[in-house]
Amino acid sequence: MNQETVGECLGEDHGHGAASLPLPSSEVCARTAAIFRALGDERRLSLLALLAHREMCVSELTERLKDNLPAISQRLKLLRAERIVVTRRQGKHVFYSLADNHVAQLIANGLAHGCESDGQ
Amino acid sequence: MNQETVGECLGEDHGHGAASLPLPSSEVCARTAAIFRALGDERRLSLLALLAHREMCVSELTERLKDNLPAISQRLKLLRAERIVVTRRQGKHVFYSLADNHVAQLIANGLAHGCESDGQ
DNA sequence: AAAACACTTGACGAAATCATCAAGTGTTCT
DNA sequence: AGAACACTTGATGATTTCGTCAAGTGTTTT
Repeated sequence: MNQETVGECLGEDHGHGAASLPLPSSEVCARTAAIFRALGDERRLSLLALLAHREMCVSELTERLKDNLPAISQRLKLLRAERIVVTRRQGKHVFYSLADNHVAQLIANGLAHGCESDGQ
Repeated sequence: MNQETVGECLGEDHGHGAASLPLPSSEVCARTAAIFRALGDERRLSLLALLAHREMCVSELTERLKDNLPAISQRLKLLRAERIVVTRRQGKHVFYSLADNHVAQLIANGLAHGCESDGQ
């Protein structure tokens, strides 16, 4: 992403009167907050950390995370509703993967920060 | 024909010899999720979008967001607890700013994604 | 010292979120 | 067609989170 895009999202004032600091539209804030909220759960994040490696079906995720399948499926449902993951059916299996590399980037950055600020 | 699919998905021994993919430690996941959770609220995010411009005291934030002061203060308290913002007292005023560039980057990236995926 | 200003905090009810489980759907195998 | 597999969904109760307001703290002004 380039700096201009970020600036527009922050609502930077490209004009010349400096008094008001514009906010992103409330739609953008709401959408962004919804994404962050979806990422803001330890178990969903573990799920996403696995999917950051490669696509996986629900059974494999269930087994790797040692949890029960409906629980995993519910979390995936929420992530799908927020368009953070996408699905692909192949035979009996449903494969999940991260929706795009922007999402992947967001998760990677978050985890990197989580690493650094851990234990402080 | 279909054995192949199952084999690729779960491995032939169905989890007793599957290669382990690295997961972040649960501490890192928990810390990261806590950060995302803190960012995952529209009003807190508006607050942070303003602080992305420059540091501000509570009164100014309150005025710009047209909300009541205790409400703003409570949100800032949560953000401070997660070390997403830091404070600096100057006379009667308490100035808030983003804790570091990494946090700023995270917010900017999130908003950029929120921009792109908005309205879809 | 007292008043005024700029916040911060504690507490409590309201609202949103989450895990769990039974029941349902879609696909493949026999 | 029926059974088995791989999920998905709806409902419900428990937990967590949030907004609100009264009361408290720290700083400056008078």
